[in-house]
Amino acid sequence: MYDFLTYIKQYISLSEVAEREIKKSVFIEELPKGHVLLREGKTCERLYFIAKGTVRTYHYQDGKDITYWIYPENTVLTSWHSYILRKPASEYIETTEDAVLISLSYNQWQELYLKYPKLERFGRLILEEQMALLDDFFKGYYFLSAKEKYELLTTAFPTITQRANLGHIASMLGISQETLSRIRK
Amino acid sequence: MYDFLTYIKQYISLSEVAEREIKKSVFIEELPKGHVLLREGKTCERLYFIAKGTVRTYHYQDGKDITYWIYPENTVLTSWHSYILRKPASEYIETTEDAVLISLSYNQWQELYLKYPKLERFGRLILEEQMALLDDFFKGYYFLSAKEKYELLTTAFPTITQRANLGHIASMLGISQETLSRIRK
DNA sequence: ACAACATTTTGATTTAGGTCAAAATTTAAA
DNA sequence: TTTAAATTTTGACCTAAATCAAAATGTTGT
Repeated sequence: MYDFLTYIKQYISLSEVAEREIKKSVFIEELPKGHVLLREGKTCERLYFIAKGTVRTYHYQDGKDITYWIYPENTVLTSWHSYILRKPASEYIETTEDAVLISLSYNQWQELYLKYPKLERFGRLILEEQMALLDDFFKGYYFLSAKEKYELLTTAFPTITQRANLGHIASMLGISQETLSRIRK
Repeated sequence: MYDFLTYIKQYISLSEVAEREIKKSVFIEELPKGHVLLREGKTCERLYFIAKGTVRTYHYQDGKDITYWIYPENTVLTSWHSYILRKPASEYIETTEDAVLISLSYNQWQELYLKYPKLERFGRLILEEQMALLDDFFKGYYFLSAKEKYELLTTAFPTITQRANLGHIASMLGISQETLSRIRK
């Protein structure tokens, strides 16, 4: 809980009332590894903050499990497309380690935005951060060799390559598990 | 000009004063095809709205010109990484048709955000929209065949495949121009 | 400590799409 | 218009990485 407030305060200052209301609204859950938070076809109702553990988003393509991204501690995650546009998700979200997640629902955020307009700024800033990361990471990504892709991930997000398993990392990078294993040798 | 105000009003309502200030601050430029708006190494100072024409972001990789994205009319664009983090860009931005661009600087936006906090909401919403688009488009993208990639782009962004040239589209999709030409046959 | 399962590695083979080169077409400019 | 420049197409060849298959590790629960 305190982690999440600290996280928010990195971006904006919080009034006493706002802080109290967030504390009251927040949902904290302790989950075992492998717990599925969102399934394909369901609309993602929550914006999660990872206080502990790692979480993965993935989907099935031709029967194969394809990782979309792996999120470490102290980051926020949701199925952006589904959460923002209020549409059924095409992806799954699951914990990849025992985890503690702190979350608020979409509706709670809308209410908070109206009640404490300062929070709009927080909303904007975390999106800016995500966008800056994505934007940078994927620039020219396809024209890298499998090895360069792996090296880029290791440089930009070392936590991921350290903690996630080979198959997950490989599909996230868009390469086969066998190739990644050979690269790592 | 009016296009841009209309665009903003799709997301939030504007007070008289705010509207007047935006009108006063805005920079409108009419540019010929091929005009370079941002170069690698320079920090991107502006958030652009495309009132007319198309604009392309690209960078050089092993001496080759790689398109990152192509933006049509009535969209906003900037080098997100550079603009947000205030760091030198790794990319170029250029007009790919004769264009009319409406823009405000980073600093002007910061001032506007402070003066008219309602605009924070606009900032958040356009980022949400961008994020939802990106998020959806790139999901499982690497595991598509060259043909499927092209079809996805055609479905999601028909304007791009209609108006941009082959080489630009190919590098944007991460495939060679020759392959794209064969796909299109 | 063992069984059952999940993950990673290694080897052999195949293939989609890249590269190189040159011709054909389209567009622009003088 | 005619020429020059840019863009797209076509052809022949090649390579990085996918696929298939099986062995070798590692991890988990009982």
